[in-house]
Amino acid sequence: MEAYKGNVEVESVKRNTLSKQVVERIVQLLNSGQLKPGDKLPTEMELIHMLGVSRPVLREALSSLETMEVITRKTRGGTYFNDKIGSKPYSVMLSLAAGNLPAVIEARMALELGLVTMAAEKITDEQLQRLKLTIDAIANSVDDDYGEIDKEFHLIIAMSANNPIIEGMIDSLLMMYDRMNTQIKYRERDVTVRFHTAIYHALVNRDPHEAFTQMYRHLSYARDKILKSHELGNE
Amino acid sequence: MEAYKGNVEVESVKRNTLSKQVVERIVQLLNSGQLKPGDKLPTEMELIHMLGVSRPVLREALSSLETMEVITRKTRGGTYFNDKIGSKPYSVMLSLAAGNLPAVIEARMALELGLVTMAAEKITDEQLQRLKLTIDAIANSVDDDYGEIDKEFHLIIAMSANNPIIEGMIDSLLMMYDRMNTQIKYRERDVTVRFHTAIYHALVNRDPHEAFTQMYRHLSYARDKILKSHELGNE
DNA sequence: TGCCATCATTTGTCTTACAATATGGAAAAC
DNA sequence: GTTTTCCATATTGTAAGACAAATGATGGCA
Repeated sequence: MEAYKGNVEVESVKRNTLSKQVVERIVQLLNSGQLKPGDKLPTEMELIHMLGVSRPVLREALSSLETMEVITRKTRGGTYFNDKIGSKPYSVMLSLAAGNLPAVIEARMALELGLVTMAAEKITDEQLQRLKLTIDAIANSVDDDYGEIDKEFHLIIAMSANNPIIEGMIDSLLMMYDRMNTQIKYRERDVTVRFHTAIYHALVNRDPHEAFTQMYRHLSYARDKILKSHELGNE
Repeated sequence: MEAYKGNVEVESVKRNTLSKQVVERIVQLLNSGQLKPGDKLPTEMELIHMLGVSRPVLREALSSLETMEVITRKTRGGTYFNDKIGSKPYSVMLSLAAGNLPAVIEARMALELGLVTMAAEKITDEQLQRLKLTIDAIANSVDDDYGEIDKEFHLIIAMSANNPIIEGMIDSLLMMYDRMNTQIKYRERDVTVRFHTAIYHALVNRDPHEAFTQMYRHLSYARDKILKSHELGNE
């Protein structure tokens, strides 16, 4: 019998399903360095015996890992750890934030601000050239339906930071972003071109501070515009 | 018979396991707005009939979603969509990047640069106060083992951006970061305190640019130091 | 030697069964 | 009438076994 404590520590009940434990164990193979990305995992039967669980349990675990794009399974071919982090899992998780436009916008903003800074350090001449092309394309577009090219501009910058961890994040975020943003269609071509050009020049000069500053201007402007129109739409 | 096309579109072989399709369908409930975070899902039996799949298949799908912390299942209680995005899935995915220290460092850097900018717009006085405490704690620490407090400083800033989407990311990244960084122990207290103080003052003034600039200084410095020592360790 | 068919291995799916657990309601006690 | 206790039951958790599908490997045949 234990003395009553005013602050009952409810000791977060670990909901320890077997399959979750199995996931942990398999991930541990990576973290401990026993296996590396690209390596082949034991077959299901072997894992069953190694871990002492039934096949459904193991398969639930493997299925989870596959959905998170940590492993890839091929019938007859076996199971392998993937080489790079995927982007779909982010999309799935982001679904919980669908409907929370401000959060999506700010997340995108935060990520891009960091990415453009890193990009200024690492962007290649070829990527700069592609950036220039998107700017010209927007400037010369006849209608105001340049949403895809706009996204392309931002994606090039994100990818030029060349970081496998963040690529998936920004990809999903941009996707979610303009899925929520499709209704808002009044674009301002001249403004966009000016912002993009300024960012482009900063990147040409490999100037992280300037790149950040210009991107901050651009995204703040866009954010405020969208949020205002969003609030209006809600009342 | 189709004419040969120079560019063979190999049409990304959709590895369409049933459970993956089920995951898509359930996520669609969120994206289409039919259900919202916090809502209860149909029971397994109902889903089985609705989707026309067997129970193991459905359970593999639900297990995946649970591992991604999109849903929570309680025995006898049913299945619910979670309210916020979790952080464990990020940790699991990051395992693929274990061993890639530079990528982890840069990802962290990119994320924090964006976050400190947003934080400058939104940080509360209470959070500023807690920041100050960590700085004092480091300044007054007797040994050089202030790693936890250091992390606390950065976590407070990250959380003050107050964005549910990014919180999980930065949390996992910082965790992975200092799991890989435990071996490197020579810290420079004075330098750390100077950097942190500068960032703190920028935040007090709610100056996004200055906050970014100081954080960029801080993280660049730390990155270069770690990477140099890391390269040395590898040869 | 090279092509093709067959085989065997591995993952994919289904059925059935039983265990564990917590909820909600019924029954009992106050 | 209200509260507590307890149990039936619905729901998720685990297991075993069987068959289907796909594909890499092997060996036979031309």
